[in-house]
Amino acid sequence: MSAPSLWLMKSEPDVFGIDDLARKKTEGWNGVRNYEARNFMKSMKVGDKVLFYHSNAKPSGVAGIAEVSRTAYPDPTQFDPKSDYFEPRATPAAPVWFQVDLRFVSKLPRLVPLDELRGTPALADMALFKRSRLSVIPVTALEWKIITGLAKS
DNA sequence: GCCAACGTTGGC
DNA sequence: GCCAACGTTGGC
Repeated sequence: MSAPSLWLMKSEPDVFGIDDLARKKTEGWNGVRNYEARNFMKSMKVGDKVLFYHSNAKPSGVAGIAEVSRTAYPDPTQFDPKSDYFEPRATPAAPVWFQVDLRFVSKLPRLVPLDELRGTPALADMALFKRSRLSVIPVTALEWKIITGLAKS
């Protein structure tokens, strides 16, 4: 089996933050409506590691660690006409949007804020900055090591 | 297939 | 709440 891949996934803590994941233990990551993010989720394997990022927060930054507990399956909200995430083009036989399940691993010793990530030269090439609006982003092993290291200092 | 208009994300 | 960035939609 290949090594787990590493990711960063964004969530607004006012809606669902790391403390919510800690309480619920696992969560279906529904509501992703971007093709590139969807394709990243489809490539995830059980055991892949995820940096849980708080967006639209005070401050925004990396708050914790999760792991993929279920590989991609159709996002049920796309079939629900009452949902904000309803997708009229989708049918159960031909779903458009997918989600994975994430399991809580840990909360970082401290939140690593965005401006600190920006201020770290070794992280200058992070996809997080180049693709600032993407909510599912691949992370390199070095980036992972640096960010989790910052959280311990 | 181009591109203007529009909608959404997310930092501030 | 504002607005820049940028992905998506739809007219042609």
